[in-house]
Amino acid sequence: MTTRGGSPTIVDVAREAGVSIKTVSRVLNHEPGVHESTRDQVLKVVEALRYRPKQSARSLAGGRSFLIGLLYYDPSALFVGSVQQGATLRCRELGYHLVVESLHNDAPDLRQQIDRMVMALRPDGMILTPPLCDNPEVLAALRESGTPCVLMSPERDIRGVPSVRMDDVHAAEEITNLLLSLGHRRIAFIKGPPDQSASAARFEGFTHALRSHDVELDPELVQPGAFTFQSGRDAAHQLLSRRQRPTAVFASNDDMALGVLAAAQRLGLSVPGELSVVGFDDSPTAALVWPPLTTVRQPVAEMARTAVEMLVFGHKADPNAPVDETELHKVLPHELVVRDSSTRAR
Amino acid sequence: MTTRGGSPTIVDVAREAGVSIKTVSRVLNHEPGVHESTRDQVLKVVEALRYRPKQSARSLAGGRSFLIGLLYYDPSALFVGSVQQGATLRCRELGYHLVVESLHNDAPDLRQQIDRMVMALRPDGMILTPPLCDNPEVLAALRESGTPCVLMSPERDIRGVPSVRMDDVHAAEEITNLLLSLGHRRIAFIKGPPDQSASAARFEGFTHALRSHDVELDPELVQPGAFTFQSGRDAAHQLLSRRQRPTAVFASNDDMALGVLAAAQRLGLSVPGELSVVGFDDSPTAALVWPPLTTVRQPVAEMARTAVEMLVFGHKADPNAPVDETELHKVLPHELVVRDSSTRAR
DNA sequence: CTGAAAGCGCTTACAG
DNA sequence: CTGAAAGCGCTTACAG
Repeated sequence: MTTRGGSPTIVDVAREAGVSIKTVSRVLNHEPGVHESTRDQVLKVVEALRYRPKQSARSLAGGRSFLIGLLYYDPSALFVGSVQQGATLRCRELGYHLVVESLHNDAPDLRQQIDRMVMALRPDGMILTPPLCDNPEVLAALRESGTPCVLMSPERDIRGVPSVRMDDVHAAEEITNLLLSLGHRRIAFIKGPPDQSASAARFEGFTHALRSHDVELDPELVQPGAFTFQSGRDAAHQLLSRRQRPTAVFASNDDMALGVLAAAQRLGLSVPGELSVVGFDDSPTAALVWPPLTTVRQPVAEMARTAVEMLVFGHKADPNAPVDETELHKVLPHELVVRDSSTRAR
Repeated sequence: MTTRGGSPTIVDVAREAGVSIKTVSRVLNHEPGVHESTRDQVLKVVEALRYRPKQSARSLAGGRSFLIGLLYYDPSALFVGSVQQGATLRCRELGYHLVVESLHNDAPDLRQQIDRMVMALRPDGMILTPPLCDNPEVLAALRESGTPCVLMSPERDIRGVPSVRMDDVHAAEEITNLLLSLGHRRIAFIKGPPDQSASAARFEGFTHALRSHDVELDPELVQPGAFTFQSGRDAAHQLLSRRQRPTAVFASNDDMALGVLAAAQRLGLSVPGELSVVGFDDSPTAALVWPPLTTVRQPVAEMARTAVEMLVFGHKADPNAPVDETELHKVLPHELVVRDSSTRAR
C-alpha cells in the first residue's frame, strides 16, 4: 500500500517512482527538462496508482483553478445548450471544468452574485452569452476582478475584450441570394426585435443582396417581429393577405419562420409550392416541421470551443505584448442548410 | 491597507478585527460558540474588506469542495435546461456551485471521464439525469469514489440511493380522468418507447383510469410511438384513418401531441371540435401551438432544487443512522395544465 | 536534469 | 468563548 486510506497524493507517486515530488509535478504539467526515462517511470506509477492531482491543491498553490465559468441568462435558449455542449467537451480535452451560473440580466444584486462566484472559485476565465455579454455592469465586475472573458456573439465588439461570433450580415446575404437565384423577386422580410444587433445585421444582409441584384425593396414587404413564433405568424398574416403576395418570406429566425408556416397552412397556401419560406438559426424543430425549413446554421458549439481555447491559451506570452485586435475577435464560418421549404418561384 | 495587492485573506480579516483566524473561520461557517459582539465585529470587517473565503483553500483544508456536479447526456433536452436552472439557483442560495459535464451514455471511456472529474474536483455531490442515472457503469464509478448522488427521474429506484421524481402513473391517470369527465369514451393512446420506464408508467395510469370508469380499452386505439414529433404524426395518421375514429388522443408526451395536431390539421379535422388532444411534459411550444395543448407539467426545476438540498443536507447526522428509504426517494407534485386542445365530446 | 524549502489560505483537532 | 499549531496537496521560486 502506498497510502493509508484516501486517494494517492503526489507524495505517494514520488516515493513509488523514487523521485522528488517536484519531478512528479514537472511531468504532470508537461514541463520541459525531464529525462525521458524519468518521465516514463513517473507516468507508469501515476497510471498504476490511478493518481490524479487534486484541483484544490493545484489551485491554491498555483493560482490557476482549471475552472471556466459560463454565465447565462435564458435557460430555455437552445443557444445556451449548444454553447455548453461545445464548452464542456473542449474543457474536458484541455483538463478544465465548466462551472455554470444562471443570472438575471436585471437582477439588483447581479454585481454581488458575480463577485461571489469570482472570489470563491477564481475561475481562469469566463464565457458570457447574450444578453449578459452586453451588460456593462457584468463586464465591469469581471474586468475589475481581473477575470479574462470571452464574449459570445456580443452586440458589438469591445476593444481589448476577446469575442467569438458568426457573420450575420453575410449569412443573411447568402440565404437571400439563394431565394433570388430561385427566381424570387417579391421577397418579404420579417425583422427581429430592434434591441438585438442580429436583427439589424440580418436585415442589412437582406437589403444588400437585393441591391446587388438590382431588385427594389418594397417597404410593404418588410414586417416587424420579435423572434417569437407568435410574431412570425402575425407578420405572415399581414404579408399574405396583401393584394399582391410575396413569393417568398425570409423570417430572420426559425421561430418566426415556423409561425409563417403555420399562417400559410391556415390560409391554405402550400409551402413551398405557392410560397418559399426561409429562416435563420437551424433550431432543432426546423428539420422536423413540414416542409423542413431552409435556414442558416450558427456554429454555436464551435464558437464555444473556440471561446474555451481563447481563455486557456490566451495569455500565454507576456501580457505586455501588443494585442492584435483581429486575433481577439474571431468570426466562425456558418452554414447554409437548404431543405424543402424553398423552391423555384413560378 | 490590509494587504499588499491581491484580495484579502482570512489573516487580513483577523488582524483587522483583532481576533484569531480561527474565530473568523468560526463566524464564516456559522459555528456556535462565538460571542455576539465578536461575531458582529468580524462580520463588519468581512463586509468592509469585501472578503470571501477562497474555495480552493477551504476545499483543501476542509475536505468539502462546495461543488455539485451535474452529469447529463442530451444537451438539447429541455429537461436538462430546467434541471440546471433549478440546481444553479439553489446552489447559489446555499453557497455551492454547479459544475456540468456532458457525457455520452455509451462512450467507451465513460468510466475514466467520471473518475477524472471526481478525482480532480472532489464534488460534494452529483446529480444524474436520464439516461445516465440508469447506467450501471456510471453508478458504480460514483459509488466506488464515495461521491453522494441523487438520481433525477430514474427508471426505478435503487435501495440506498437518493432520487427525486414525479408520479407519472398518477399524472397520466389524472389527465385521462379529465378526458373521461368531458364525456370521451373512445380515447386513443400513443405510447412512448419501451426502453423508457415513463412510457409504461403513463400507459398504466391511462388504463387504470379507464378501468375505474368501466370503459373498455380498444386495443386498436393504442399505438406505439418514440416520443418524437414524427412518431406522433405517424401514429395519428393510423388512428384517424380508422373507420371509427377516436374522439380524443392522449399522446404520452408533448412532441408526439404536436405531431397529432399536425396530422389532424392535414386531415382537415378541427381540434378540439372534432378531436381532443392532450400531451405530457408542458414543453415550451405546448403553449404556443394552435390550439394550445392540455398537458402535464413536470416540476423539473423543483426536482433539481430538491436534489441539491438532498446532497447538501443529506449526510448531516451520523452516517450509521438507519436510513429511511421513504425519505430517500422523493416524489414531487405535478400539475395538470388545461388549455384549449381538450373539450367536451360531442 | 533534479531536489529541498517555503508557502498558497483555509480547517481540523486540541488546548485553555 | 477563544486561540496556537499542524496540515491539507500541490506549485513557485531558488539552488545545484
